[in-house]
Amino acid sequence: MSSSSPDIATRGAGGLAPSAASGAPVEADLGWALGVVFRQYAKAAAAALDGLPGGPRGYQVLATTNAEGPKRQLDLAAQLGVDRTVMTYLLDDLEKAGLVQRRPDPADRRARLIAPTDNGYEALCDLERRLRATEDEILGILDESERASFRVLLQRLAMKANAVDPLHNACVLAEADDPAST
Amino acid sequence: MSSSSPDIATRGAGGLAPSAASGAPVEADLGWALGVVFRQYAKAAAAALDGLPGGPRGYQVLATTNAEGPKRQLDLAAQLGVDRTVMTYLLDDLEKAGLVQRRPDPADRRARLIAPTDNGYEALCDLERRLRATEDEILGILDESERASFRVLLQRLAMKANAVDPLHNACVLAEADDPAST
DNA sequence: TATTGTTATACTCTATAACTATA
DNA sequence: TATAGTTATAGAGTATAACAATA
Repeated sequence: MSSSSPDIATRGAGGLAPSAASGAPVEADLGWALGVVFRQYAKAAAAALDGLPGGPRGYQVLATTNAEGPKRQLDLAAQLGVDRTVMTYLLDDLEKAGLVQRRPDPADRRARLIAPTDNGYEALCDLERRLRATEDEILGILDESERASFRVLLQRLAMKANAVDPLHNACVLAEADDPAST
Repeated sequence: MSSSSPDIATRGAGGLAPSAASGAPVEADLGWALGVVFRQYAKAAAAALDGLPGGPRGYQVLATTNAEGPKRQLDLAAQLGVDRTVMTYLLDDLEKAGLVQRRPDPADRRARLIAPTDNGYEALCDLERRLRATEDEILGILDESERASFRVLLQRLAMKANAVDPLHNACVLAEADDPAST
């Protein structure tokens, strides 16, 4: 037993066929590639968002409240897929930085409506510019048509994934009733 | 990213989502799609690897040592992009589960060579089957030629990303000397 | 009694440093 | 002195539970 590993004759294995017990390297794996690209993007995005309280999440709060209007903390937390307690800390930091404000909800005195301040809006515009640059950097080696193809395919996969597990949503607003879940 | 497995599963810090100051639609955001698909895969993979010590990382250890032969802990850690201390804990669990074994390196009495046991090899075969099913599930809505295109494009992006930041590597064997980093 | 938001606590993962045994 | 591996400790991030105010 021990020396297990069988002959490692065949390697290479194009981009498909993840198999490994047969000797194929890990990088032929979809998961591996997905992880590498994702982490690369996450790292670049974090750098582009440096200084923003909460990093990527801070951006999400700014972008969402700006695009969809003032939102209650709980709804915002649900949309972003984070716990409400996390949202409290996140908003504390963003508010301290003068990027968002908490206003009382006229319809429910328990709730607070979150909205970006003028400074928050300006910061958002700048952040979006940086993020677009980050995307171009990631897709750098692909030519125009390839980028388009990749975006379309990825988009379709994302829409599908989102439909299966509507957790990290950003547009599902109305359909509040959704029995299917984890 | 994360339940029982960090690496791939990590939540938070990930893909951004909404966009808006300029009015661009959410679906056009690369980060959002990347994050959704990645997390979907991570979640499915974690489920497929349920019970395996270390989750995705445990799988990587098994796959890599099986495909490339016995490796020293430090080299393995560098390839997988994890700290050597993490590797110690990970191998402790995998060894306890009887999936890998630590053998003394004849060439250096300080080092230990990691290799999968027969049980580890069998487990790997089963895990790969499950991961392939997971991939098919993720790519479900794409037809054959689309899947091929997506894999190829993603692979190219991953190779590029890996070249820029050779951290989570899995194939760089010969060019062991690579001081360049962050 | 249920819900919004806050706070306090515990748990997980990771990062740093110190230690041993070899080189 | 430097390196392979181990161990211990501290930190960030997250989840859980309890609390006050309101519905």
